[in-house]
Amino acid sequence: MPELPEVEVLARHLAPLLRGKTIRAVHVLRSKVIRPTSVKKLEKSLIGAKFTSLHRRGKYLLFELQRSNAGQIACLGHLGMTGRMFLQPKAAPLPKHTALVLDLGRLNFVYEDTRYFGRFTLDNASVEALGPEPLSEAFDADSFALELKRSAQPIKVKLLDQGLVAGIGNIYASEALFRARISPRRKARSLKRDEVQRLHREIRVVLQEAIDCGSTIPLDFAGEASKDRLFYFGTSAESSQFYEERLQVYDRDGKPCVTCKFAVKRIVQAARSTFYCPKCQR
DNA sequence: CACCATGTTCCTTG
DNA sequence: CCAAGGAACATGGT
Repeated sequence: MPELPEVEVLARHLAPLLRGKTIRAVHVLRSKVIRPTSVKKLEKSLIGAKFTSLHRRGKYLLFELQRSNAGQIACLGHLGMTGRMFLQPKAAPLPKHTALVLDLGRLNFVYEDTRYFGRFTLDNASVEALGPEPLSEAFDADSFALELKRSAQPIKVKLLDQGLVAGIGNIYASEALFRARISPRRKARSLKRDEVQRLHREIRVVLQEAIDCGSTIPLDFAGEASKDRLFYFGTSAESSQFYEERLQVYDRDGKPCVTCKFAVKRIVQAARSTFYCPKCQR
């Protein structure tokens, strides 16, 4: 469930559930996801620590914990393509691809990830390379324009660069460009001032709308029912219908453009699918 | 069997 | 040194 809005909704959901809880034990079932941190170091750092806060930065989750004597510590989470994080009763069976479990006493914090592309680590290097938060003042149209001027990549590909602006993924890159009426094939440096301004605005609008949408869904992350409630995840009729209404071009290859009825086109850029309306987006 | 999938990182090439 | 391109990672769905 991994773009900025999904991670934001998850962070808001988990923050109050984790606050004040103390980690009794750490179980690493897939050491790959904690690299470069070692199992020993993670255990030593986390056992006995208490969750104090949880924030999102780009697509990352930043867990802050207080250790009884040793002061504060920060932990970084990332969902990769297929990761989920939730709380469940200690007695509940763990999902097949559970990568890490934090024993919180009565409850377990579970991180499961089918493809194991995600992370749960003490290493925060990747967060420091992130560009501005798109929904904050730090993301301003002028600096955005300057950055785009330095790139010869197609604008769609450039939007996926987390150093340009943090949190946009493959779905919202297509959606923002559609709303801004800009072709994903344009070179980043070729965008005119007003196009950059439209794109800057639509990035913020589409992400904020998605957060608002996700925030209204009754969330149940734990157990079996959790899997398919959110966003693009899930193929249950209820959730996919809910989601499809919000996506205007993504995954609509051959279907009529919601604005002009022309067929939406799928192309491949940097080995990823891009969807756009050739008529509306120039 | 083929191709597709919400992401990042590492290695190579120019 | 830097930007850009492509493969790799791992599993499951269609």
